[in-house]
Amino acid sequence: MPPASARPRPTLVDVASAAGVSKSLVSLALRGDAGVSERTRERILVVAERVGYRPSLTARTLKQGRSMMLGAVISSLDNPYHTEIVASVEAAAEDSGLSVLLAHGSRDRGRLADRVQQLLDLGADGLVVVSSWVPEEVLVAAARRAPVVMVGRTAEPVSGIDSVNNDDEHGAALVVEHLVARGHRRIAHVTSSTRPAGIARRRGYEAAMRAAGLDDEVRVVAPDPVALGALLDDGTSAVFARNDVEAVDVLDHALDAGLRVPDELAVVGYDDTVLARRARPALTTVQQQRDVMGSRAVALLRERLDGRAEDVHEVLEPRLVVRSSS
Amino acid sequence: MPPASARPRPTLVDVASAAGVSKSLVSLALRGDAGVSERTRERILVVAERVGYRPSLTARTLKQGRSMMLGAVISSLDNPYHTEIVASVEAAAEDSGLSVLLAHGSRDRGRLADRVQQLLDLGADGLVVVSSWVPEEVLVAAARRAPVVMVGRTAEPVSGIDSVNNDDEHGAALVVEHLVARGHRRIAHVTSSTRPAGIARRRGYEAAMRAAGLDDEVRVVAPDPVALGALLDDGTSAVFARNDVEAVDVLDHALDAGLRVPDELAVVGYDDTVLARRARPALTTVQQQRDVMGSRAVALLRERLDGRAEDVHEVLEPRLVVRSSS
DNA sequence: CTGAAAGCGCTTACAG
DNA sequence: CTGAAAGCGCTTACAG
Repeated sequence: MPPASARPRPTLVDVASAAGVSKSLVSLALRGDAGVSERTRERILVVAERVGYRPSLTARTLKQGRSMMLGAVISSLDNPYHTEIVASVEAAAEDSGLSVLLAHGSRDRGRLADRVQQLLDLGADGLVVVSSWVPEEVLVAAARRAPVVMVGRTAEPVSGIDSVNNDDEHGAALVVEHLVARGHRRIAHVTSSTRPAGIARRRGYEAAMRAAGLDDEVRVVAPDPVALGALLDDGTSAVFARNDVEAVDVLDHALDAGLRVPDELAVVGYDDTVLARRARPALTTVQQQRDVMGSRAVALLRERLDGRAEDVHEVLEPRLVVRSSS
Repeated sequence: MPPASARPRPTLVDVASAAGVSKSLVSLALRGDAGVSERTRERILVVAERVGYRPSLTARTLKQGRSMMLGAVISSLDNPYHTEIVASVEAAAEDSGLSVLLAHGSRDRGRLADRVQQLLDLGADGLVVVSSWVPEEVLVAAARRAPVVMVGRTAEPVSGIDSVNNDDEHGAALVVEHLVARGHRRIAHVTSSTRPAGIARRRGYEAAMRAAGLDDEVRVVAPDPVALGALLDDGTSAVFARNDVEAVDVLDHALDAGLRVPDELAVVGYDDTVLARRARPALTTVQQQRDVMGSRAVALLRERLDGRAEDVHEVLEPRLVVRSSS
């Protein structure tokens, strides 16, 4: 006896012959077409249920030329910022009757490029890219096959590709203004990033420091133990880290050094991931409008599918979330 | 002008006519069939490349009756234990020339069931389920369509479904033995779980305590502040938490209470996720053989696809990883 | 070494 | 209200 899994799945034809009708009628009935009598539809539904019929998405996709699936690409699974954005993309897609295929690249550019191709080969109708690591030529090639939208300041604008970002410069300014209002002057920026978002946040930090008349206090360091040690010895009273992950590093370092947070050192992050809520003390951070980002990304894709040709770049305003670390 | 994305993708026929041959020949050439002359293949490859041809996986899947894709289902994206297993499944699948479609259920049983269906509807050749939340009837129904393997003690054995687990009882015993060897007697177990793995770990804890003659010290509490507070007041010198997440909760609680870890309280987790390595102090924990779990899961699926009918349940031995928290 | 033909499981005009 | 037919883009015997 062949294994259960080898049993061929029932098709439309099976349902049709079991119900004594043509397969077209079954198709129409299953999809709720108006031209099928209520009694016939009922009968067909019952038979389909009985034989365990499930439509083949593969066949449907081939026939229709569209899959009703969106692909989502993230750099890696272990970045909560990215997975939380994916959740919002999924929610928005579901509202539009679309499903989402998730792919990740384990932080590897080549793998990321492969995943983009694979999603497209699979028939994804559009792509949400939440990673600044996908090579630009891959994005350009992808956009020739299906609409692509970049989410979260993932790279400089690429012609033909929409984007939805948060205003990193403004977010950084919110942090500096908050710390200045709390009386801090020696405010350092911790960053290891050479990615677009990191660069923008750094730029925002520097501009805000200048705007506050603190040109001389501008200090940018990497999140390594030596640099952090020097920083703490230096009289720095507040640290703005480029994201929550690095803010937690600073937090750990400060606590190890015996500093009390926020009394002796204020620490602020960016992204408002679960890390910020879980940190001890809970982290002041900058919140991006993640839900809006997901729904705008899906909306932009749908507009492209409906024929829009001009590029659209949306920028959302971030919001400061004050917790116990500052 | 229609948007770039509306441009129809080139098909085999396009390549064939551009190369002046039949589409069968193009198919054979692209797949490296031996019966195609080297010169012809070369020429066809060049043309395919030039017109930007990419084979439609949808069409291929429909024709072949198999997709060369495996589906992986996890409860949620924010559990590092699950995502790390997925990574090992992906690596193993890649070695077998298979790709992996990832789906998650946001901890929702209904959603999880939907995702299982969707992966199957999409044509997944087999399913790796890394979640104990998928309803059994859904698993049974899925197994009629394609082979399913459960990874990580996700539920009691289901007939027709293979599994690969780690020996949770033994892992728990390793922890107790380690703590006893360190001189601890009052060793409590912290758990909130009613899932199979949690239950097995608790059972292992209790058995090991008895084996060590510590019947009277057996104490099982939930990871909430009140219970933990009572525990610490109680003279408990060591805590074995059912997983790393809850161990970190204990760690935070102990540090908040001013206890030094491990001197005044030893803490041990389970799973050896990234949380354990990142914790302060770094967490002693139990490591499952994740890489082996992934490759065994894929191997079991392939055996089923090749016709194996009997169920196989594999149990792997865990290993204690001693760090600074004990 | 190469081509014509059938068919995977659907959907969708087109007839009746 | 229902059925016969064509076709989505592939792969695979079957001829030659």
